[in-house]
Amino acid sequence: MFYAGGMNNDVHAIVDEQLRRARQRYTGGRRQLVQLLIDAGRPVTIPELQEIGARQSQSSLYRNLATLEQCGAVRRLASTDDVARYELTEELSEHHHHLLCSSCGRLEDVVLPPRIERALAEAAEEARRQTDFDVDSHRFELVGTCATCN
Amino acid sequence: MFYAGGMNNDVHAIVDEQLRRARQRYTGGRRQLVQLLIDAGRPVTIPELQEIGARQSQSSLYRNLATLEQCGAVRRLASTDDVARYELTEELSEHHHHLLCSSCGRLEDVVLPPRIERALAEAAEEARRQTDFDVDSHRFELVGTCATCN
DNA sequence: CTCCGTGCAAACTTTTTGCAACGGG
DNA sequence: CCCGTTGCAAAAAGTTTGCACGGAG
Repeated sequence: MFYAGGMNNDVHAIVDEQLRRARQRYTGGRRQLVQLLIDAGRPVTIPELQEIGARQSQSSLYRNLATLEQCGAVRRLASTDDVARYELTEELSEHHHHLLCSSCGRLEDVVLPPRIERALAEAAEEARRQTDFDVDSHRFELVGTCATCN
Repeated sequence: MFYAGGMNNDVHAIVDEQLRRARQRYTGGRRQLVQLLIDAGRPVTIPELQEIGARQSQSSLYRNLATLEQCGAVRRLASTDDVARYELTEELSEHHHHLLCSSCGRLEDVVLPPRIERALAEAAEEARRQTDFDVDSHRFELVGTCATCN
């Protein structure tokens, strides 16, 4: 099965290219970070990255994630707890939205059927007309309680 | 024109009742805070509250906002910068969504027409079926660039 | 040889907390 | 009086930065 940018084998090649464009290197640490983000399948925190085996100092984690964010490979998210979470950009993953646990701040990915995505896009278009913001994307979040906090 | 809970005159009375239920007092500082949130008309940060005339110490701002959050009068939001923003809950304001400036983290309120709200509710219902999260609400955010950052 | 990337420790920002004083009911 | 509330200062939590070393090109 194919979907744009979703095949793990390709992800590293794309990130390599993205970094190259920004005149930066795809080091071992950065590669491992990208692999951990692929494996996680949801936005993860710095402590979580350390738990699942990131073998680099905390400052390198911050710096590498910032670098990957600047080159367009990673997106940084703020949740309800004040711990940043990181995920691959949609260029490297599948278009998705998030479930947010209002108790612990955990985020999970959710993929919606095309019919719903069309409705959301339509809603965004309507909303854009009502504002002087220069709107370029939208986010849809489901807020609730995760399995752990339940 | 009437809409549930939206009349400023009533807001203070409702907050008073909410605090009373939580066995806490509606002090002058808290009342001023609620009035500032009404006037702001969008989620504001602690520094912004100080700029617009909140006359209490920073620690009291944090504590009073936490108290108001616990009793259901205020909602705390995380944005892209790592500064918390506060707004009145929808019980005290109008149902709305947010515009998010990806450059500075500023949030603005936006009210969508009922037709769009129905589509969003439908999308949320569909999404809820796809997860083990106990979903109880949804958020729709328009991401873009605000007038100042433009 | 030259930089970029790294680890460590210190600095910085935002938020929380301890403590003593204040004040309304 | 009693106990919730406040201000101040210190502490805590998360993130960023300075610096010196090491390794890749």
